[in-house]
Amino acid sequence: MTKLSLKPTPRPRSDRAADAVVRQIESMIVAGDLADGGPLPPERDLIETFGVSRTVVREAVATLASRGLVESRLRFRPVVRRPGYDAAMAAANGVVGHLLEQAGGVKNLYDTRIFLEASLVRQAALGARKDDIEALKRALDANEAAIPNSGLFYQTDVAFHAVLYDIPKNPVFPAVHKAFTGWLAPHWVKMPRSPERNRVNFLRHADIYNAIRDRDPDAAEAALNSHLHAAWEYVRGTFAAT
Amino acid sequence: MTKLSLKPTPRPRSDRAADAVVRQIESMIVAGDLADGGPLPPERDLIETFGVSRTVVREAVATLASRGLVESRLRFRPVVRRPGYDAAMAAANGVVGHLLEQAGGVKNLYDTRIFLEASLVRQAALGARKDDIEALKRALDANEAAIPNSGLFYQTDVAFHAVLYDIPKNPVFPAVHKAFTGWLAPHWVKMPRSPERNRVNFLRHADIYNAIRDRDPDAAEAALNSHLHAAWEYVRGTFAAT
DNA sequence: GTAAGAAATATGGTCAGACCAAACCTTTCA
DNA sequence: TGAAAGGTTTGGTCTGACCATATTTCTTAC
Repeated sequence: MTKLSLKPTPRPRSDRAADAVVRQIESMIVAGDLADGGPLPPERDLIETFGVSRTVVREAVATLASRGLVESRLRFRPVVRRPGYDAAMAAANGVVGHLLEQAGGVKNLYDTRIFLEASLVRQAALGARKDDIEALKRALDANEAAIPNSGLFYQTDVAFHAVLYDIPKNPVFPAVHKAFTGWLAPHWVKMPRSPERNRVNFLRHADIYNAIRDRDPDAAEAALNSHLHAAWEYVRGTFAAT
Repeated sequence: MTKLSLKPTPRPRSDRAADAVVRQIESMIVAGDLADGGPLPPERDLIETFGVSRTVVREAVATLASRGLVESRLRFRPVVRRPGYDAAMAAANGVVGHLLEQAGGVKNLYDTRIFLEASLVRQAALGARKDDIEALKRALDANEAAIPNSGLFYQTDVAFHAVLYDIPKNPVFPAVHKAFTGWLAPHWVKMPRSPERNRVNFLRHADIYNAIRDRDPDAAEAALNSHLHAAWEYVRGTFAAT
């Protein structure tokens, strides 16, 4: 006679116990049972709710955090975060940090940004709406006004480029922009700055704006490429070899 | 008299103990002390090495895994993975899964892909090297040969597009392609397929190839947009509302 | 009555030791 | 020699405890 183990097999096969908890909490978050921005229940409560040990609960919460569904500060109740495109990009922060330290890492990322942004301005020249162009103009004016103040200029610089990412009305792009600026900022801030440099950069921004307003995709793309490649020359000085 | 606690405070303030372990293991990986593809030391060994409890070690390993520096299968020793661009994209898998379930999520991702790939073919038409074009031709031929077999056709379809992402010689692009195909595949496979449809898709691929070979960026971009937008019409049928 | 300060409690972080089941290694035997 | 049997390692889970800080409650002094 074959021996069949008929034990209830508490948690038999392929899953980690934490995965089940993760799934349940996930669905509670997306269903709205756990309010966005509100605290997660205390670990001890979750133990009761799901009938597992604290070990498992803590592992589940850690997983949730790594997926961006929850934001946990040291010794504070984790905060529930409805998943968004920003969170998706932020999830890559850890690895990208290492990538940036590899030879050519920064250049790969920056080239990708140039590539993307060049396409963005081309499409903007072809299809930007009036209010997009107005928003770009406002950002440009703010950029000009900030020329004497390098710190403020950097902010308006980023804001100007951000408008470009808003034009396609696809939430993926602003998230990508946010991620890129975050990743590249450490190198960017080391770049030497001065009102004269700021003025040059402002003029490049104006070139881009004018080309978009004039519906000239080739000029827009050329202006952006010229602008960002020139900036690269200033940034590359902040590296050691290669 | 004010009471100041002068205890040595074993692990004083702001860090999780696991973070220190994470940092040390990270540097061991990038320094090559832990061979890429090899197993991580057993948890019990790491306990001794770092002088912390198993709780902390396990949390550290989980963090490493979420950052893509380590790959852990259930009940197997974690495998060390030197960080790469693929890992960076894979880190976003969890959140993107939720994004795809939101209304318009798939479309946002797919539109991003179209946008990127259109720019890719435009640039390819302008600057692809001879061997790039040859590789594209080979992928196209394989695609044609697979027309009768829908399963194989899908593979050669993906491979053809993959060549496009290789052309800029920037490792970010292949990683992005891999991520996109992974995220969109679940919907893609539900798309109805047939040799007739395959033939139409092959002809679109041929259009793209011809335009690139003929150095006609506008035609290349138009062909790709037409191809992918048409595909979208077939895919959208696999959704409920919106 | 109220606001500053003190005590009590709640909660996340860490630790220690134990048990299980599956993976891994060693030995044995046909 | 090769496959089965047994023991050992190792990841996954549990329990229960302790610490330090965050939060809440309760005094207390003005």
